[in-house]
Amino acid sequence: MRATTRRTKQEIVSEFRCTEILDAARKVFAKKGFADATMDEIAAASGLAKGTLYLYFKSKRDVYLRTLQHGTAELLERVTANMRGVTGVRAKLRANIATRLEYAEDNRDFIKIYLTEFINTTHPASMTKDFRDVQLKLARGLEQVLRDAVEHGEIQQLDVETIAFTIQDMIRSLTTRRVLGASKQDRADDIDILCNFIWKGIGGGD
Amino acid sequence: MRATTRRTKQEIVSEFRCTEILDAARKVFAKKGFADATMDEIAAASGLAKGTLYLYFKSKRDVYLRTLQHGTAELLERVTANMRGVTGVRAKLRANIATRLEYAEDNRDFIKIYLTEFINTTHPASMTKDFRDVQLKLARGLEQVLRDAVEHGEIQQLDVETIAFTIQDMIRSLTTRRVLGASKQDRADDIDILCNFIWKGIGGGD
Amino acid sequence: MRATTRRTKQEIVSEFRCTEILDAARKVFAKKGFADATMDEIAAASGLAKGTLYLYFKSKRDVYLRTLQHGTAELLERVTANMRGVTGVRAKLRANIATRLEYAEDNRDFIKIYLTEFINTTHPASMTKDFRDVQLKLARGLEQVLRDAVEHGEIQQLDVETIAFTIQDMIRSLTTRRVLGASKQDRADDIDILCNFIWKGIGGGD
Amino acid sequence: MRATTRRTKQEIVSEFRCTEILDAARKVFAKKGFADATMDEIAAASGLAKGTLYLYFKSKRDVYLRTLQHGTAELLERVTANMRGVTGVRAKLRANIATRLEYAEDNRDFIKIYLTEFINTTHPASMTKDFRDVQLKLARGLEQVLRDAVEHGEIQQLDVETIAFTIQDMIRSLTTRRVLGASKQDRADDIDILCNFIWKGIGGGD
DNA sequence: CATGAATGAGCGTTCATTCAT
DNA sequence: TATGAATGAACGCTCATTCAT
Repeated sequence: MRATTRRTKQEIVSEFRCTEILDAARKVFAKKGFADATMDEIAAASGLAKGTLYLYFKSKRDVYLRTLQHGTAELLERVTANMRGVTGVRAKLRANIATRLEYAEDNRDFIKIYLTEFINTTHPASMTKDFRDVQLKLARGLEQVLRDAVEHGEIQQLDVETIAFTIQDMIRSLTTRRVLGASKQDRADDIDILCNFIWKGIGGGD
Repeated sequence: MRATTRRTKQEIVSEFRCTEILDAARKVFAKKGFADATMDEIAAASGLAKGTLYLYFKSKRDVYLRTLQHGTAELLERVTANMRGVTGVRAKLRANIATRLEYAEDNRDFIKIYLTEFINTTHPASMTKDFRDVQLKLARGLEQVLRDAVEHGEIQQLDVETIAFTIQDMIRSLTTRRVLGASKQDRADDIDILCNFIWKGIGGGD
Repeated sequence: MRATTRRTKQEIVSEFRCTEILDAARKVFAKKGFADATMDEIAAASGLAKGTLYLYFKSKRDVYLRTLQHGTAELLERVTANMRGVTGVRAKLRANIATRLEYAEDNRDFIKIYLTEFINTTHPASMTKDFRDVQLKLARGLEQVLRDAVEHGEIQQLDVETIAFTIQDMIRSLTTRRVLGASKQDRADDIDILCNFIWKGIGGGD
Repeated sequence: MRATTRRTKQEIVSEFRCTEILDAARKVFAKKGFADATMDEIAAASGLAKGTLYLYFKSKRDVYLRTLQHGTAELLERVTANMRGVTGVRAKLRANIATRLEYAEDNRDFIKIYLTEFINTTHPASMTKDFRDVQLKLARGLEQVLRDAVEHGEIQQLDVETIAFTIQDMIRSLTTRRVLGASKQDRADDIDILCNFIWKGIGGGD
C-alpha cells in the first residue's frame, strides 16, 4: 500500500511535469510553428531546464506529437459526448459544429497547431496514426448521422462519405476563419449560417 | 537603341533565370516544406550555383514568397477568365470550382505549398499581402456572383460575404482531398456533388 | 564495542557496495571504453541508483581509476606470488608470463581496460601513480630476476632495465593478441614460444 | 586546357585545406584523444571556421580516421622502401625497426593516435580496414623476411607468423617507450639492443 | 544511506548568407 | 554576371553531477 501510494505520487508528479511541458510547448509551437520553435524556448516557457524535457519526451518531434495528440483526443471526446447529448440529425450536426468552434476558441494555441498539421499531412513524415484516427472518427461520426437521416427519410439519398468529409472541411474552414479573426460575427450566427447551409445542402426539409 | 536592346536581353535572361529558380524551388518546397528545404537543393534543382540564387532573390524566404506569388497570380487569372467566359450564377460557380481543381491537379507541387501557406497564415511572419489579396479577390469574385444572383432573385437573400468564404473553403477542401489522393472519384463527379451541394445550400432553385 | 561492531558492519556494506559498483563498471568500461560508458549504464549494471555511485566514488573518472587499480593490484600480487613459488630464472620468467596470460584470460573485461589505459598514458590526465607503480613493480620483478641471472652467470651481461621493459612489453603484446582473439594456439604453446624466444634473446643457454 | 588548369587549381586548394585540417587534427587528437577533442579546437588549430571542416570531412570520426590513414600509409611506405633498400635478413630487420622509430619520433602526434587506436581495436567501432591492412602488411613484410631466412638456412625453423607478430609488437613497444620518454638512451643503442635480442631470439648466428 | 529527478554546460552538425575571384 | 568556398550562429540532444526527499 505504501508502495502504491508512493508510485502514485511519482506518477502524479510525472504527469504534472508532462502537462507543464505540453502546455508550454503548445504555446511555443502555436507561436512559431514546429520548425522555428526551439527546445530552449519550450524549456524556458515551462520553467524547466532543457535537459528535463528529455526526461519526459524523447525528442522535439515527440513533444510536438504529444501536444497534438493531447488536444485531438480531448476534442474528439467532447464532440462525441455533445453529439450524444442531443437527438435529431440537425441537432447533432449543430452540436458537432458548436463544440468544435467552442473548443477551437478556447484552445487557440492548440488549434493553430492542429490546422497546420492537418495540411502538412502532405509531407511524408507527418500526420501520425493518432491524428489521422481522430480525423477519421470525427468524419465517421458525421457519416453515421447522415446515414441514419437518409434511412429515416429525413434527408434525401446522397454520397454520405463525400458529404461527411465536405462537412468536416466546412467546419474546419469556419474554425480557421474564426480563429484567424477573419469573422467578426457572433459565434452563434456563424453556427446558424453554416448549419443552415449544410442542412439545405443535404436536402433536409425545414 | 543598342543599349535598349542589351537591356532587354538582360531582362530576358534575368526573367529566365528567375523562372528557372522558381520552378526548381516549387518542386523542392513542395517535397520538403519551407523549413526542410535548403538553398543547396534549390540550387542543385535549378542547375545554378547557390550564390547565384542570391543575385535574383534576397533570401530563402523571398524565393518562397515569390514561388507562392507566381502560382497564385496565375490561378487567380485563370479563375477570373473562366468565370467571365460563362453566364449564369450556377455556371460561374461551376467554372470557379472546375478551374481551381484543374489548376491544382496540373500544379500539384504548387498547390501543396499553397495549402500549407494558407494555414501557416496563422504564424506572424507568414501570409504576404499578395497572397492575402489573391484570397480576397477570389472570394470577392464569388461574392459578386452571389450578390448578382440575389439581386436577380435567382437565389434567396443571404449573408453573401460569409457564404462566399465558406464556398471558397469548400473548394479548397475538395482540392486538398483530391490532391492528397483521398478522393477516388472522377473529377467531374466531385465537381457535380460540390456544385449541387452549394447550390442547394444557397437556396438556388433547380 | 557496539560502535565498533556497527562501524565494521558499515564498512563491510560499504566495501560490498564498492565491489558491486566496480564489477559493474569493469563490464561497462570494457564494452564501451571510458568515454562512451555512462554513469547510467554503470548504475543499471550494478543495480543501484545513479546518485548512489557518487556516495562511493567522487566522479566517473574515479570509478574508472579504481576499477583499474583493483585489477592491477590483484595482478601484481598473483604474479609476485607465482614467481616466488618457483626457482630458477627460466622458471620465474615462465611463471610471470603464464600468470599474466591466465589472469588476462580470466579477466578479459579488466584487461581490455588495462591495455587501453596503458596506451592512453600518453594523454596527460591519464595513468595514475598507482597504475604506473604496478607497471614499474612488474618490471622491477623481471629486472631483479635478470640481474640475479647475470650475477650467477646464467645469462650473459646485458642492459637489464631495457630488457626488462622489453620483456614486459612482449608479454603484454602476447596478452593482447590472445585476448583480442588473434592467436588460435594453445595457451601453453604460446607461452613456450615466447619463453624460448626471450630466453634465447637474453642469451640463456639451454 | 583552361578547364584542366582550373580544376587542378581547385584540387590543389582542396588538398591543401585537407592537409591543413589533418595537421591540426593530428595535434588535437594527439593531445586530447578522440573523445575529448572537439571540432571547435580542430577548427581553431587549423585557422578555419568550424563549418569549413564539414566541407572536407563528413564527421569528426571521419577527420580522425583520415588522420590515422594518412600517417599509416606513409609509415608503411617508408618501412617498405627502406627494407627494400638493404639486403640480408638482419639488415632488413634493422631497417624496419629504425624506420619505424624514426618515423615515430618525427611524428609524435601521429604516433600517439596510432598507438591509442591500436589498442582500441578491442572496441567494436574501432580499427578501420585501412588501419588493419597496414598492420597486416607490416607484419607480412617481416614474415616474408623470416621465411626467406629460414629457407636460406640463415635462421632456424620457427613459427614465422607468430614470431612476425611478436617482433611487430616489440617494435611497437620500443616505439611507445621512446615516444613516452621512458627511454633515455640513444636511439641507435635501443635499436641495437632490440635487434640483437630479436636476432638471438630467432636463433640467428652471429 | 539511497534515490532519481533536475540541471545546464557542452558538443557535433547544419545551412542561410557572404564575398573574393 | 556567376561561382562555390568559407563562415559562424544556432539548435537538438547528452550526460556527469547535484540535492531534496
